[in-house]
Amino acid sequence: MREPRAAAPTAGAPTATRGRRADAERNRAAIITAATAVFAEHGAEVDVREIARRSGVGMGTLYRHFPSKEDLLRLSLEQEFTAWLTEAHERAAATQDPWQALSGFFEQVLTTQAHNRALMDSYVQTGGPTEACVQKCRAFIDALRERCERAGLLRRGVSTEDLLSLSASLCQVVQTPGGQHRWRRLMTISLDGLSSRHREPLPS
Amino acid sequence: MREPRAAAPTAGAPTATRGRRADAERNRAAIITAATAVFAEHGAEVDVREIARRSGVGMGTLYRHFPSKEDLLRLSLEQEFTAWLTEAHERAAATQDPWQALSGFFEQVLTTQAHNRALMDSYVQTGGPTEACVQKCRAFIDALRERCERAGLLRRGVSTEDLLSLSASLCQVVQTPGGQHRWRRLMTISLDGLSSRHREPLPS
Amino acid sequence: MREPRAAAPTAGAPTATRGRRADAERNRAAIITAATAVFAEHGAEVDVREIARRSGVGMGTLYRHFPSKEDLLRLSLEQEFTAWLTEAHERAAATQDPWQALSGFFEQVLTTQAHNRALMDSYVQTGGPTEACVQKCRAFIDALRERCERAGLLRRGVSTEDLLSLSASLCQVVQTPGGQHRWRRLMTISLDGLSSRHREPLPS
Amino acid sequence: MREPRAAAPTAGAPTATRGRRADAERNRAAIITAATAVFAEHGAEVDVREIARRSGVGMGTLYRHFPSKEDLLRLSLEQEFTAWLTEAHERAAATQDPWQALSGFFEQVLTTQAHNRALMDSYVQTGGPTEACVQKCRAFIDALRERCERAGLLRRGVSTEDLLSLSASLCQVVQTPGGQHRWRRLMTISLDGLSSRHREPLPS
DNA sequence: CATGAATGAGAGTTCATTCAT
DNA sequence: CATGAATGAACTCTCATTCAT
Repeated sequence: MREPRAAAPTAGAPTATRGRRADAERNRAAIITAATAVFAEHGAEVDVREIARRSGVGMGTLYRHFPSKEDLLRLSLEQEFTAWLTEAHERAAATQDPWQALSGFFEQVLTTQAHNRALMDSYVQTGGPTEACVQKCRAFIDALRERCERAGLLRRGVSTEDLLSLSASLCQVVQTPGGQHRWRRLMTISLDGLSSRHREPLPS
Repeated sequence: MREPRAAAPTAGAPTATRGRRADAERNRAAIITAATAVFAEHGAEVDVREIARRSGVGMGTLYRHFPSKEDLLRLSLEQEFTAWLTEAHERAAATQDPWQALSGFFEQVLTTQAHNRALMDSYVQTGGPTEACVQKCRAFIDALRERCERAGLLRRGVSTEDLLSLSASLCQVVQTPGGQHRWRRLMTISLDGLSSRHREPLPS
Repeated sequence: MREPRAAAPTAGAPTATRGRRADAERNRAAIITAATAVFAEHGAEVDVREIARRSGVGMGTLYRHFPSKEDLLRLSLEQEFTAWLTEAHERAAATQDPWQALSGFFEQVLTTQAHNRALMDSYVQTGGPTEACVQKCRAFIDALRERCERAGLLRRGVSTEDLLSLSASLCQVVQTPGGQHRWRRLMTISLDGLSSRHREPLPS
Repeated sequence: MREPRAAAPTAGAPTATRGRRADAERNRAAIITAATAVFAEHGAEVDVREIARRSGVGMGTLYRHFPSKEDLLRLSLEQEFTAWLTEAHERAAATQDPWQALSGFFEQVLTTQAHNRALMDSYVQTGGPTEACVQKCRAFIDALRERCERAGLLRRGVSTEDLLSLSASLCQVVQTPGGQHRWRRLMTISLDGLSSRHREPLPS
């Protein structure tokens, strides 16, 4: 879907060519897979060679598929982000209680992103790897917010942006030494602060 | 305070001696000032040459005063952190309402550290530039917590560590584009979640 | 020997693969060659850039092949030393007279190492570039010593270590301005002092 | 003697000036003393700052007295060398046996220079810190040689240059790890090779 | 089209020498 | 005339990117 090159060769393309393309696709996939793992473990600052090594391709192949390290990073994160958001959608759809859907989202942010340094960094800094991702995420959060709002569970005045920022801010705690055992408390606190129990208006 | 050499010349100290040292002190100060600014703007990864350029000294001078980049970074952050913590103490002492003292602290974290990338990074990652700083900060937060607790304002089970982590986590929002106008809302939400109004126990 | 990749292509190895590696090998060899020459001329303190320049490669290439200057130095010296020791073995094997074998070794030390500052420095200071080299050299000298001793030609009490030290000490003379024409005399003197003609015991 | 500036102020020079000169002399002496110690311990490559520190003067003062590190090195070594040669003269004069005078000289070279890295380096490389020193040393050795020759103790054909080179070559052994206990043996060997017992001609 | 070797601009750091005080 | 702070070129080494094979 994201890979127009993978389109099935409708005509009788020569096997050699098709083999090449298949190879290329496999390489491309291997690179993204490796990059995702490496970026997750070591963050975005990691040496590109490490990715090449892990994916089993040469530097030239890597740069043929991705014109720059940043491009590869972006694509890898986009993919991760998308998958993550997809799962978030599924979970939310499977959850009837609006508030539980919201808190489930927070939990997912903190459990999933905790193990992906580069992804988490992008989430914290800009809300996601690309503006498109951010938009989708925002839309999803907006839906969650609306569900809670309609159910009268959400504090008056809480915006989608608030929820996005709040989830991002909690992210970092997880990376903190010892944070693995503490984020749940902070999440509880923050979510409680979001409940309609609080009637004080938020500052503009 | 950090500069015994700069001790106020009580009597007519020899100009020659003082002049030399004064210049060196000015350079040292210029370096720290520049470093602080540069680290604040660009983070800890910035090129040392940029600091030398901004402070108007050569590399040798910089390294005469600070034996390594890390030393300079640490010193700059320590200074910033200490100044910040001092102000925090003063504010807290001048505030009668315990809760307002606590929220004032959060506000100060977010207003002051927001504009210093390197400082904020250290605060988020480890709680401060050095273990000593962290200890002092923790002690200060602990005092704030106790005041609120005694006054029955703080949610049961909230630890000092929780407050430290929470303040750190909120920090990052400020750096977010647009975060300058949103952190106050998140702070309110989080603080409300900390209030004794909430009787649900926190997860261990 | 050190280059399994350079193994002779017995069959029609694919040109592409071999071409690449061959080039790399050529570069590697060029670097060692240049390094050997440069170290020989200027000693171990020389700037790495000079080696890169002389070998016609960039710094990156140099560091791709040798992770540090010290590694390059060590490898270069090991190679030189090994080649030299190999030749020494051959000469000794081809020489029937034990005493001539010993004096031939001294001669070889002084003629070969004389023109390699870094190699000579290592020989003088530690007996060779690595402990392994030193051991091999010591073993070789020990064999020479035994041959002479069995033939009753060597002064009583002369140890392998004495011979090693003596050869090393003579080395430096060669580098002296004018030393090129004088070392043969010193060698003769020293060797004569080693002959069994002298029956006085050596100091412990 | 080497310090024309130390000439006694014959006229009634103002005290201030005389005090200055005295101070300057004291500084100069302190610098040489410190430099000598530092060069002896660490060799000629040592940081100039170490010398300034040890002599208790500033860098400016150091460079006022000695326009470059090399000048200071040369002067320090000259002084040491001269003192050493003076002692050598005295010893030789006090020794009746010509051969003992010669071997005493070798012994002095190896005991004295062993503890002075920079001095020894210069002795090994060029025969002394300056050409003048080398000449004086050569002259002294020549006298020793003549005494031995006249007494019929020295091998025919041994030149002054041979003796100088030989003493220099033995020097280095002392610095070798373990060399402290081995140089006496090598010295004995070499000296024995110099004795008139050997009638074979030396190579030209 | 894949390979991985080559590139070279910087990174942090040192030190002989100069110069303002 | 002393001081020691300041200078900056040079050092070893790294890494995103290019290019010959």
